[in-house]
Amino acid sequence: MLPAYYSNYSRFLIAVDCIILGFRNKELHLLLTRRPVEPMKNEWSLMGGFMDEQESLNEAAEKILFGFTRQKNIYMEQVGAYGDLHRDTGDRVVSVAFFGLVKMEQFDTSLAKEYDATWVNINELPHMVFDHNKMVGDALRLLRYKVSTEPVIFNFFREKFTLPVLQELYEAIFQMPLDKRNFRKKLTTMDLLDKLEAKDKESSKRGAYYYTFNPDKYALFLKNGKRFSL
Amino acid sequence: MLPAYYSNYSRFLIAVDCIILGFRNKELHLLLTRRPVEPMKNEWSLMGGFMDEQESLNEAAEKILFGFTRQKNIYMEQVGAYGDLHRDTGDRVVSVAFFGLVKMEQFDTSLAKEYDATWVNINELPHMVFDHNKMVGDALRLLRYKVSTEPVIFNFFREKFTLPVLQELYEAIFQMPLDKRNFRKKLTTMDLLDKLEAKDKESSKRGAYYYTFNPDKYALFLKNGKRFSL
DNA sequence: ACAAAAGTGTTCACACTACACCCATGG
DNA sequence: CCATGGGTGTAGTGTGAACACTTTTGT
Repeated sequence: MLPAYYSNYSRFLIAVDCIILGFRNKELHLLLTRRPVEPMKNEWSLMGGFMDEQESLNEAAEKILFGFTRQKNIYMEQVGAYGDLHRDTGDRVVSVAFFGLVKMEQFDTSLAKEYDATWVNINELPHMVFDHNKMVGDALRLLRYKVSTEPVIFNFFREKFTLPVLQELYEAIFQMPLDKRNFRKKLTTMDLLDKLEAKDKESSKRGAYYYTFNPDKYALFLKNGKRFSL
Repeated sequence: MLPAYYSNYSRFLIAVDCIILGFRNKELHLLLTRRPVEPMKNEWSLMGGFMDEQESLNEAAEKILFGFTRQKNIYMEQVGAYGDLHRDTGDRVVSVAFFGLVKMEQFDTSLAKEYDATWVNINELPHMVFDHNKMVGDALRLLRYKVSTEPVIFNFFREKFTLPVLQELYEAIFQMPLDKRNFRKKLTTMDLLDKLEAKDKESSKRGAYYYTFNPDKYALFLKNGKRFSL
């Protein structure tokens, strides 16, 4: 028994496109696929799909991310809606873009074959279908903004992490080298991390201390009127 | 002759909701209306409408803005898409929010009666239908970000403006007083404005010089690796 | 012992903040 | 002549940037 008011208007296909960024070895990569259908069949494309009646936009995005990477509870953020008239040359489609950041290690290579998916270095992006290049540009800008104004980067590391790797991730996101001492000074003066006794001995002989993000400290930090910035 | 691929998926109503901010007398206001239909009939609501087959998202937003304020070529920005399952209690609707900033002086009061529209002070916002309060919060955050990192505020003044009024607009947007000398120093050191000979004699006896934003200076500014910040 | 990555302080330049008085004009 | 808003400079403080050496340990 829906109000009649709604029934006079057009309805649209809504796609969700996911900008899945992967990090490994100091490098950022983007997960791309070959578009499986016409038009533009076999051209490079983001991971996408159509929204379903029974799911919210966020749920649709999580569904797609999980389908391709088998990762859940990943930090994702909406980039925006793309609604130009002829952006999809196949039919009128409004697309909502999301981005997420995952560990490339956990990307199953058997999935890669199934979906014809490939990690492409963020500096060597090819031409993609429709307005997908614009979406990626918008997503990177948003990621840089978010990461430098909110402590969202710690969501990437499920728990503990080392400062050298944290710095490498920042450097990959901003595509610029950072000074080690300045980087660490900022973090220590904000005082949001807990230093663990354990060390990561895999990437160096000496070993780097593990840290964890402390949400309680962050709550206090905010209550004191301070604002995260990196 | 559309590809069959598209035909298997659900289609949705897409609404566009406009956060129309108005500035006058050092105060920011939001244009609100009484929702004309069930459900939630007569509750406070943003200016909204459904997207049409023949228009892009941006065009739909401009259409709504123009309909209510008779102003065109206004700086507008997309806030984002809102797609929770039951956000609109009448039917499944995905809504895309936009905001724009206009001069309240140019809002025709006859339109106000026709649409039951009212300017409400930004500090005294009522409860609105659905997720409209969230949209407004998101829009204000975005406005503050945009205005402090890009020279978009000059779009508000169609041409010339005085520094006192510019400062008042900033203060209204950020809801905080700014130091007059520091504010002007920042502007003069960036060197993006041209000082005109004419003065605005309406708001004071002495009169304030008019300025204009100079896009060429801004292009140079960017080429020198500088970044706008206020 | 040496290679390879982890960790640690200080200085300098610049940007941001706070702050008070004179100016021009209309009434 | 006075009330009202417009316009101007400086000193102090804090933040961001540049920079090099020692430590640890596995091989």
